[in-house]
Amino acid sequence: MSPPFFDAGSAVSCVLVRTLPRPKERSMAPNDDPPPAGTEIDIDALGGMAQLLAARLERLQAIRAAGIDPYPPRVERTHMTADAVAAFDTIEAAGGDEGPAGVKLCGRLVGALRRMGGSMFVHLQDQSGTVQLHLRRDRMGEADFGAAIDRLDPGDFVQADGTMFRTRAGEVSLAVDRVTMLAKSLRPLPEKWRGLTDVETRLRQRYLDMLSNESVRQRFIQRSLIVRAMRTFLDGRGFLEVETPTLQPIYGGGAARPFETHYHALGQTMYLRIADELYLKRCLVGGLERVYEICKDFRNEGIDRTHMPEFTMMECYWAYADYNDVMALVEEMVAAIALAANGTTRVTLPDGGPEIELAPPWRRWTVRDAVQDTTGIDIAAADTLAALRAAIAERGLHVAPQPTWAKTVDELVGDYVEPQCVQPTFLMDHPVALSPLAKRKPDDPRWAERFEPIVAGFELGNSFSELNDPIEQRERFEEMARQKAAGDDEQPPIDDDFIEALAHGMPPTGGLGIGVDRLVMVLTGTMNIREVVLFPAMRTEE
RNA sequence: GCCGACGUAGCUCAAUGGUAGAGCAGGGGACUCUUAAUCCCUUGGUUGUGGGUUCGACUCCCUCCGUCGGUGCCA
Repeated sequence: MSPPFFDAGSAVSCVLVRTLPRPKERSMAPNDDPPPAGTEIDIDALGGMAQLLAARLERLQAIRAAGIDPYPPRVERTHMTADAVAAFDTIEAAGGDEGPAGVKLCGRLVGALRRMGGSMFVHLQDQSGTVQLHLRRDRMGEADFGAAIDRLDPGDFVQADGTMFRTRAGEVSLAVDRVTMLAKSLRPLPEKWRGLTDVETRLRQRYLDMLSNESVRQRFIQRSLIVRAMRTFLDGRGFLEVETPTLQPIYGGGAARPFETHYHALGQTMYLRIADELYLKRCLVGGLERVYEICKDFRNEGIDRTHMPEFTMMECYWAYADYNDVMALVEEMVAAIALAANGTTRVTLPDGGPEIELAPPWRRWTVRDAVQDTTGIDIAAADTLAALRAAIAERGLHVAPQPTWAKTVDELVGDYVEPQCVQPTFLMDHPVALSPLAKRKPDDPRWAERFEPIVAGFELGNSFSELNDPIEQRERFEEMARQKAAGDDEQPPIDDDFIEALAHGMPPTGGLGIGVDRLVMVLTGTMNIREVVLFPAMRTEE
């Protein structure tokens, strides 16, 4: 780290001087005490980060000394870089070789300042892309050109005014008449060629990752397009976006350990939501027929390639629909989002991964068939824990021992079925014991009307024909409470208030939860969830 | 939680027990079509932290911190 007095601010009050030739000894040893205002700091005697900062501070002071505000409040911009290039292309196609004139671009200087005597090339980056700037002494005039050369650093935000043209090397560029400093950058940017690769720095300082790695910035733009397309799709289907509490007195709607916090005004412990399900269903009781919410859920559990304790969930509830309707909705929604965000329903996974086709229809595979197909076990026949364990042993399968038949089925699904679901699949009709909020199938009460959309081997979400029988719901909750008492600390407490809501009557409803981060992973071909989250949680550095 | 790897200049990386280096960035100079510009000169280090072994530690050992990978957990 740099000496503290160079952490922008205090050093500005010091006088930067140069004393070439340099003295042998360092005149400013690193020191915790900032120097008093007016202290002379010999730039040529500094090393490391302090040297890099001092060089930029010196230029900042030169700008101020010339009476120019290095952080002006207003700018003028006529074009994004991409639009300026397009405008030139149009003129060129019509036979012109220059223009438009009067272009004013705003953005950050990136890459090297390539100076050759009386001219300089440098690229300016804005959100739409980059354009090369060409500064020439004979075009700008001695004074302005000299000032630009003396004051600019890579990383500075500037406004560049001029005329578009094509260089002899063939690059569409801006012949600059004037450069205005918009925001002086005081710290060096990551290396221009290889960019920033250190994973820890990329995550802790994502802004550096985004500004130096184009594909990262594009991925987060893509994420925004995906979420917007999801809203557009749901809005178009008549769903109403609502907001439910993040801080809840009783967490529910899933099986997970919650984050706890204290709500001072109410003087009680609250939990960060693990799902919004139970509140959204209350909305249906209240007469809203199609609702959705896109929000952060929090589950106090492990982090890996597909799990983040703080993640984004889309849940929607559709009155008078069932899980078959919701399956159709998911197929159409994901394909529509892919088209809107990517322009295609095909996605190629990285590292030689498969190409995935997201267009409907998706495979429908019952849990019973899936387990039968992948392991040869018929879970409808092996319908007790002992029988299922025997069938597993008989086939020599290695499955982590589970306390119940249902959890053993779940284990089989995770180990043998999900890896087979690379192309989009609706894994459906789960054991009722794994689905406490789902309706039973009318023709076979062992299974629930539930499905999980699975793509690239991992769950994108979860859906069911929502259980709206308050008496059965209470029984299911009580069964969960027994499991909790038996040591399953992921089971939520009974939510009596929710049961009371159901008891007033909730229409038949199809419900859905989609892990937005995972959908973004699939649609951007990203195999690690932290790469689709802007600022993933990191342990505080000491 | 467990196992393994990693942490060196602003960035990307070398240096396997014997004086911590390179490229880029930075500083000075030359250069009016470059784009990893080029050429000459050049500054820059508490090797993550704390301890230990040794005549001598970036290197070997231990502690701690952080990150990654695997694994466990995660409707």
